[in-house]
This record gives sequence, C-alpha cells and structure tokens, in this order.
Amino acid sequence: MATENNFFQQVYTLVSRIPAGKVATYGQIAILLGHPRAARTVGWALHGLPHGTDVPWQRVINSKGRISNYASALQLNLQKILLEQEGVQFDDDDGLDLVKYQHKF
DNA sequence: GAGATGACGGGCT
DNA sequence: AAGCCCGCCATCT
Repeated sequence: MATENNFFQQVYTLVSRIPAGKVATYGQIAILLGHPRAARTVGWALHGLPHGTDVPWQRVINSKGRISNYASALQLNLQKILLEQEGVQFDDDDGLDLVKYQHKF
C-alpha cells in the first residue's frame, strides 16, 4: 500500500499543475521528478487514482501524443472527451500536437 | 527479500 | 510502416 508521501504523491502534485488545454507526457513527468526513466512508474501512479479525484489525469499522455490508456477503453474515450472540452484538438489518428499542447513547467 | 506488475519509451525487426 | 522486444523504476504480492 502506498504511504502518504511518496513518488505517487509527487506525480499527483505535478500533474495538478498542468493547466487546462495543455498536456504532458509520462516521460516528461518522470524527468521533472528526477527520474528520467521512470515513465512507467508515472503511469502506475495515475492508475491508482480514484474516479472523483481532483488530479487532471487526462492531461497526461504518452510520448507520441496519444492516449495510452489502452487498459480501459471506456476511460480512454472519456479522457479524449475531457481534453477536447479543454480545447485540445485530436487529428484523424486520435493523436494531438505535442509541440502545440505540451505544457512547459 | 525476490518475483511480478504496469496509463511508458525507445530501438530494432 | 506497424509491431515486437527489451530496459527502466517504484510499488505490490
């Protein structure tokens, strides 16, 4: 079980700083936390988030500018909807323009 | 303490 | 070009 102050909490805090209409990649989050190769762990952290969380998990995507949440097709769709509502536009490939939307911390 | 897990990433086939 | 494979790292069983 996760302790109160851990890597996960750091991920949540960082993700919470992403403004609406912007996104960040798992790898980017990991680098910012001082663990350049811990992208997987970042994904794991968001994996444990409850539904009604205040953490904007939808703004975290993979390095290709796509939603990686392939473990849950339902939430994958939700994530896309949420981002679109924030002004993020997806192309025909379900991808978004990282150069345009990636948030610089 | 050792092995398995996972919302990833990058390289190779 | 699309897909498979291996490596990373903190957490879980």
